[in-house]
Amino acid sequence: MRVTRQQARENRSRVLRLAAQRFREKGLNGLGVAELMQEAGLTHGGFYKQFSSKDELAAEACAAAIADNLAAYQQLAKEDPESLVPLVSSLISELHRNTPGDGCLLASLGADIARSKKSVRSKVTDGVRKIVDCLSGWTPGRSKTLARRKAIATYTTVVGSLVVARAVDDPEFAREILKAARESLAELHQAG
Amino acid sequence: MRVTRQQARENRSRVLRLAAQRFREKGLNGLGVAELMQEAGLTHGGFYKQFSSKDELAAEACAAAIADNLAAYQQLAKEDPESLVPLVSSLISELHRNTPGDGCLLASLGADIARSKKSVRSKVTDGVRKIVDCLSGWTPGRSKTLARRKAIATYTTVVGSLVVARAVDDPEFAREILKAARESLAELHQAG
DNA sequence: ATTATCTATAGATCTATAGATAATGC
DNA sequence: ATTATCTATAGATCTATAGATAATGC
Repeated sequence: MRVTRQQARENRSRVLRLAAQRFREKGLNGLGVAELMQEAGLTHGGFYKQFSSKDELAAEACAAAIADNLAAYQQLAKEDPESLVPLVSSLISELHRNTPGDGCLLASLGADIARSKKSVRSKVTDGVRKIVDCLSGWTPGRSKTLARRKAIATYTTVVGSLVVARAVDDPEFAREILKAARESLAELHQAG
Repeated sequence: MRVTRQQARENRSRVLRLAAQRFREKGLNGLGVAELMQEAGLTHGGFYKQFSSKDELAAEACAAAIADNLAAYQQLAKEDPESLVPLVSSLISELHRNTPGDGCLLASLGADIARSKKSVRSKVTDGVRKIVDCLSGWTPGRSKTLARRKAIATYTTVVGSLVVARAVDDPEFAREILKAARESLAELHQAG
């Protein structure tokens, strides 16, 4: 039954990454510990040797998810330092709408996080700060203040357009919403 | 025990309005039938003579909430047909951030709705359509298409800025996010 | 007679813990 | 000896239903 320390560490990180995905798909209340462990190939009881509580798991999973979001943006910033527009296009897409599990944390769990404990919220706040800083540094603008404003407007529009396009039942309407948000941001980033 | 038909109708609508508020505050999973009925001054069992299931309640409560949202926008449109900017300012505010219970449905329950049944989502889709139509009609723009794009960008930025500002732990950071979103939209609506 | 509400409870589900087991790590 | 995992279960909570009650509505 017992496994090597190495194997135990790998098991923990597998559970954590799976949680980060399933939480985004099903909500913080929609995923249970038993279901998560079963999908990870372990049993329910084993969970509590790896995590002290479901809340701790949520905090770590959200931290991991938003760190992944940030890393993806930084990667794209390297590939094309010229403009945010390609990033916006990939974020405000039907693909992203239909795959919340490895997408923007705030778009899938923002409201859940707002109702969560300090341990969750403080880690997420840190992540949002880093994302805003990243986008600001990458945004051309007459001043730092203006660049930061643009960056925040971009991020909130990304989050909001995904939330609305996912809530909506009609794929055609969802597509229209995403397209409008995308084009509006493209215009914002073309203007001074 | 039994009450008049009139009283029963009033009880039902009291439960419904309370649900519309508490769902937005606590999430669709965060509010239980027993707790809701107790707060409405009734007992748990009585719920099922008024609603066939919690899902049906959720569908009706979301429909009521988004209808209220629309009515509020229409009201403001009458008061100041000139510009969307005052609406945006009142929506992207710290007050609204701190009082989700009577605020924008999509900002508080968007992700929950995306994971809900057809009965919920189709009613919400209808509401979003009407809100977009309302905002489009009210938005000056060179063409109908452009006005509609602006309206959608405005709505999604409202939703996203509330989601992010609520998720974030630090009131100062939340304030910065709201201000940036507000100013960015003000600029959008000042430009042609 | 009908029915809105109440009391009580069934049945499902969820978090967390206790104690056993079997392999690791010293 | 330690410990990662497993089995089993406690205890809380949640949706929904059954049957009783008492007032309405005909």
